[in-house]
Amino acid sequence: MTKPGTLTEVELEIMHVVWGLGTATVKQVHDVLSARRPVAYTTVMTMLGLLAKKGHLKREESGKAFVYRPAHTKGRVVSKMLDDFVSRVFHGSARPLVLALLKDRKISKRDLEEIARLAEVDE
Amino acid sequence: MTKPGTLTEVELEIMHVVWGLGTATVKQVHDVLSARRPVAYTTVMTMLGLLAKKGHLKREESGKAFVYRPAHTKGRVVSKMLDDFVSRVFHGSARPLVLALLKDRKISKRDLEEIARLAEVDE
DNA sequence: CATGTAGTACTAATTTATTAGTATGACGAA
DNA sequence: TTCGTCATACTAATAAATTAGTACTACATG
Repeated sequence: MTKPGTLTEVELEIMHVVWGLGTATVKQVHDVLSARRPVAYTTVMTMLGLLAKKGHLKREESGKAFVYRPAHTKGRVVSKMLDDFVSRVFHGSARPLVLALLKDRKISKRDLEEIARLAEVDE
Repeated sequence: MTKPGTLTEVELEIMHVVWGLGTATVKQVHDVLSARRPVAYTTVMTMLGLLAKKGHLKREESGKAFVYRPAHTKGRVVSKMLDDFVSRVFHGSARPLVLALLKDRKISKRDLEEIARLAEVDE
């Protein structure tokens, strides 16, 4: 198991699918995933079970199959991962990160201005 | 081995040390690292060797011991990791990332404005 | 010269992550 | 009722990442 809160690559991939669907069965997730790359049904099952065990998904019995739903919002999990990333890669400072995004043209001056404008409200 | 370009947690930790020192021997890295947490000398050696094999470090013989130096700048590697992170976690869009930073108070409106101002030059 | 320190190469143990197999059951349709 | 599909639990194989041991050499110094 990983340290709580952070998701590994495949775990995250699957969480994104479940967040997208809102609620999902193994079959549904498998359908989405196998459209992208070959993956066994049981592999998906294992991962969903693991994510449930780790507390990232809640599972409810519904008819024959289990239905999984996210235990936390995408925003919350993504925030946590971002936080983690900023401390690991940028020693905790977000500024150089944003500077890097700008430098690499991942974001524009205008985007930044626009985002800054959104901050007005709660300052 | 990991996919080229991206560094695992421990690899990154060690790269940060080497970037900090500019150039480093196993002993130097071990000294820095073991001040933080217990780690065997040979573990550090293995990691430096691995990073050299992966192309992240260049090693030169200098007297008795090897001297390692980064093969790429921190900026370049960090950019690559950021790029990777943005695609894995944010499906490639940097905007929601910056929004999340703002929301979580990792960065302020003023920071953003200031960074946007820096972009003037090359627009 | 014996001993400790610093170094290497090579190997291996351990842990974590990923992928998937096997055995089994329920159920609808031919 | 038999076959295929969808489902589960349990188990296991494989791969990737992390940590460290063992054996050995060179060298300074008491």
